[in-house]
Amino acid sequence: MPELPEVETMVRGIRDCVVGGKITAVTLPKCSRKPISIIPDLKNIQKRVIGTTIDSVDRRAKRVKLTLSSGDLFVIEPRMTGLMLLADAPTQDHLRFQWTLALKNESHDLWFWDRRGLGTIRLYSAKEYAEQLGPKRLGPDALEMTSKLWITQLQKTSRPLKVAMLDQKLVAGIGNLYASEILYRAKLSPQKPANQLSTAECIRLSKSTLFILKKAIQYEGSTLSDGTYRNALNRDGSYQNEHRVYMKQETLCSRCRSSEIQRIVQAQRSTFFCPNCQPE
DNA sequence: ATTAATGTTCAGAA
DNA sequence: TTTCTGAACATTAA
Repeated sequence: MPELPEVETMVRGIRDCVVGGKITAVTLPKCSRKPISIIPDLKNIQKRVIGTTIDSVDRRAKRVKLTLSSGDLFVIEPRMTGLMLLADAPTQDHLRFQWTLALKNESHDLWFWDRRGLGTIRLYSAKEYAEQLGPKRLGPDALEMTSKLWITQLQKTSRPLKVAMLDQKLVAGIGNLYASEILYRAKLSPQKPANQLSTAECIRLSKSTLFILKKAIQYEGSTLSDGTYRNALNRDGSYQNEHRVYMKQETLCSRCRSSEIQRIVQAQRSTFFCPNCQPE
């Protein structure tokens, strides 16, 4: 489940082999699965991008963004199981999209691989990009959040804090796994109404968010037991070894050693927390 | 063999 | 307006 750290790892992993590359082909690899959502269709994409150069590779919340010399932008949304790869796909049958690039007289291939096929690829004009991924649709990036901004954003809703953290309009980039890890570090109850946090609590949330996300980027993200998330070279991340609560239900809390980690369901998603360290 | 669970986003309903 | 529900899809574990 690529969240901010996993997408950041993808971007860093492909950047050096992609920036400056001239697109010589875009193709759909052989794949017997139901096709993923690609807009516009392949023919139109080819018409617009072949011959252009990739000027930059960035992350926008949980999406990968390729900016082209024409001003158009590819936006790749991995959703659950999508990966950006330079080599070594986990399986051939789930390759969904291929960019062929010419860089320094060499040919490179960049792939989008997606087991479940919920991912999407969009080619936007600059104007469309601003409309689709602008501040109206996506809140500030989680790495840009200050405690002041947290206070402002959390005032907007009375939903439980953990549910609010997953709302990409409030803060962009946090997903189910890191929300639990951040709240554990901040010693905050996932169930507390978002607009009832004190200033001190917002400061803790702010610090923990940066700490956890930066650490997870250092460790190249979390590869779970299903092995789905991999970096650009099809290697495991290692942040899964640092998880303190995610999927740790019924194990002793590593901080207080007096309570077991609990799993509850909020908005149909699993939440993990220590009831002793994170009281209501 | 069937079913539940997994997690992100969006459309549409409450 | 705000919040909630279900669907998209593939795979694994029970």
